Amino acid sequence: MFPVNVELSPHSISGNIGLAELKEAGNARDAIVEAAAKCFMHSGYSETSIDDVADDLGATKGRIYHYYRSKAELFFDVHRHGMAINLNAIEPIARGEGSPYDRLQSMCKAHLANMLEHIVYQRVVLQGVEMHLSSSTTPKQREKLKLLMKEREFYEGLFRDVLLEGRQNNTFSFENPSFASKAVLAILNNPVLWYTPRKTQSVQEKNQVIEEFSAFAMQSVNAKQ
Amino acid sequence: MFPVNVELSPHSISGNIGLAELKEAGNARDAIVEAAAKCFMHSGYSETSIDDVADDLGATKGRIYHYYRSKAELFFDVHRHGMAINLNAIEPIARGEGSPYDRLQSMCKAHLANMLEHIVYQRVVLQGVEMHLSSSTTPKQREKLKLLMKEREFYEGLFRDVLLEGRQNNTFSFENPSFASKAVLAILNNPVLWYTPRKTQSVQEKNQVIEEFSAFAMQSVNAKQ
DNA sequence: CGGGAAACATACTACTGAGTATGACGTTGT
DNA sequence: ACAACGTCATACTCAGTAGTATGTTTCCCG
Repeated sequence: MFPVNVELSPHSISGNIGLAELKEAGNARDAIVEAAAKCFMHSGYSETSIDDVADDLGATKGRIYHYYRSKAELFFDVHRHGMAINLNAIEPIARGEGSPYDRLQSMCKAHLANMLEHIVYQRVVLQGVEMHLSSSTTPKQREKLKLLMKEREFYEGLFRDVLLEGRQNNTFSFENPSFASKAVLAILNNPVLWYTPRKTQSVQEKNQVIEEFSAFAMQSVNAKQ
Repeated sequence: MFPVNVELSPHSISGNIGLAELKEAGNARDAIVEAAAKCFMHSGYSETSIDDVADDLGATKGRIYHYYRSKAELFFDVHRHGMAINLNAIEPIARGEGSPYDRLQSMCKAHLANMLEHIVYQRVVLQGVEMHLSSSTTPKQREKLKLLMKEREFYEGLFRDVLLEGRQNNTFSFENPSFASKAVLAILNNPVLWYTPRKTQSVQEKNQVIEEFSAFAMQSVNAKQ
């Protein structure tokens, strides 16, 4: 991650260093997404104004509307960002080698690690679920929201598949696979609702949360090695 | 328990407020609360206007502002309503007779039954949590929000106490009691995010959800009879 | 029966905030 | 050197909505 906090000061001196970096990776958008994530996490979607995000950037509306057509699109992009983080971490594990037990455990721990590390994005993802429940926004944007939920369901499917595979070995036991994956993710997502990173002992704390909540998740489906 | 007591409203004595409120306090407020709950669930807090609630009532703003000083207070009342439903159902069980195992299981099933039955209110309660994360509203109303969270924590404490009691017998096993109660409630609350009541087989469906998710919750803390 | 208070409806105000139109500034290509 | 484009800032518009001020009806109580 790049904590690039571009101070304003539109002097374009220094030849190309700053600008080159900005342009190359499309970092202008990324900076916006990051600021938006921070604001959305802090104040929620509706309570966050575009001006708030702009302030956080040290810029104005113009900058944001130059890259995003609407507030909703910005939110969607933040959401996608968060989901991408999760998918990149979990999908390789889910499709990798190892027993269902080992894989599920790895997935749980990786997911929890993501929650605690990228909590800013993850809370936005949760807000996406809230938004889904609400009958939100315009008719056309509901399509995009549907797509985000598809992603989410795909992600849940990764867990469901491992669970199903493990049920064959009697590694796990449950009735409804869909319910089981929902229960597991409910536990794994819970920490984002209350966890706030502290400077001191941050690592210890995190490990404790990861260990315990992955244990809860595994036990909830009656995992046996 | 400490039923928080909101100062406006011409009634509301200091004692226990449970069902008495429903009867005595007149249907006017209750009708408003119910309509508000419906709207808040459907569109979320910020997306719901007072006029929306009024429309649902077949009335106008005047009616609502006659009983509630602000939109936030209305929300708080809906939240309290939801919490009261839960407390009335669970507290007797938590403080009642029986083994920790039996009590926790009863609590889980009762909580789930409440979720599915009063889903309108329960989703609003969840929004309350979201609001808590956000730095919301005016400085004075944050106090009330704090009180709601106190209620919520009290509720969580009921689960925590039973869990602690059961850990002594090796009925349950976990490290951090606070984490354990959060994990259990995370599972129990999950169905409100996706459950939508259907007319047909509604009873069958509900029972299935209740049975499975209470099982997940019990297993998550390694419950053994 | 009349006066007053509760229970609303109606008609405002005031303000926030999303989205736009346009201009300013720099960069790049030729 | 100039034209064209990308990248923003500034200054607007305008719709939605929380809250208020005031009128109107109904009901109760002496």
